[in-house]
Amino acid sequence: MSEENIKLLKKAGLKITEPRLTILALMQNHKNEHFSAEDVYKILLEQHSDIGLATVYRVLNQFDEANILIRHNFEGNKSVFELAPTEHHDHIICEDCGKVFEFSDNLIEQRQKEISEQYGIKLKAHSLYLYGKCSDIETCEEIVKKDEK
Amino acid sequence: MSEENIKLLKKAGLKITEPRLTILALMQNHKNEHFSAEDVYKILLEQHSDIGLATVYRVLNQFDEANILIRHNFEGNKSVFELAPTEHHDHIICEDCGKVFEFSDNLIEQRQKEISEQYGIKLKAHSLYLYGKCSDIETCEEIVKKDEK
DNA sequence: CTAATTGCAAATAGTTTGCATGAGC
DNA sequence: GCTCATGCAAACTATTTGCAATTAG
Repeated sequence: MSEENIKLLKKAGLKITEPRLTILALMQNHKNEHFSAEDVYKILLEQHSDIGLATVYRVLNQFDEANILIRHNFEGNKSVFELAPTEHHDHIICEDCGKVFEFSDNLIEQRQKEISEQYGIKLKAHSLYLYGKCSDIETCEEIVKKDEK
Repeated sequence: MSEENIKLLKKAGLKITEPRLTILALMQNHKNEHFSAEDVYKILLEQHSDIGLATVYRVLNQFDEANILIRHNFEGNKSVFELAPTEHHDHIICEDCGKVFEFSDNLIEQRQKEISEQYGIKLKAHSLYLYGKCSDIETCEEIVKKDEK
């Protein structure tokens, strides 16, 4: 596992350092979660790591550049990162509690291709975000509570 | 025209003030453009307006709340706003020539609603961008030329 | 050994807020 | 007249950067 990660970093032209390996492993252990730099920093603190916040930012940016992570800008003012998925997926975000679901829908994917062709464009990529509000207010609030503790 | 805008503000429960009317008109005069708060402030400065930056932020936020404007978070760290389009549409962008087509597809819209429901979220909005390359190279280049002149 | 990396603190960018003054209704 | 709105400066949040010390290759 760690061998794999060392290869990954080398391929990205990055030196093998403890902060980079630690943060990479952290993101891999939270595959479908979205973490801000601050989130990552807090987890590191809990693990009694002495990696500084500035390094977290630097490493996350490098990983984004290297396509190891994907950066999202869901909520206005801060970026969140997730491990780059091997399979493409889109996102549904609750505007109230910030909960994020991931989904992938063949029907939509297919239709996108058709539409692109109609406009004479060969589709290369897309970004789709659905924004809404949890219908179940209890679930919605539960998650807010989780965030606060 | 200004009558219309006064109605718009009243409907949003906002008092009719000069900063709000000015900023509203400004956004209407730049229908498909995306402005950050700073952009708006700079334009106001050029017009020798004495509206403060804090007011620009407050007004843009109020207009966003009132659905007069739409807020986007394309680029990581700042929000940009555009006049809310009367009809929803999505975008196809050619990565080579920058040409943008607007489209709206009922099948995709419908499917998005279904997916959201599956995840227990009431869909409020979405953003969909298709990125690709013009299949017809001539068209693609023509437009580049057009843009450059 | 040399250049890249790190931690810390200071700097910056974008945005929000407290407060006294001024304007809408 | 009473409340809401504004301008200014100060506060805040997310992020970046300068620099000296440290480490990977």
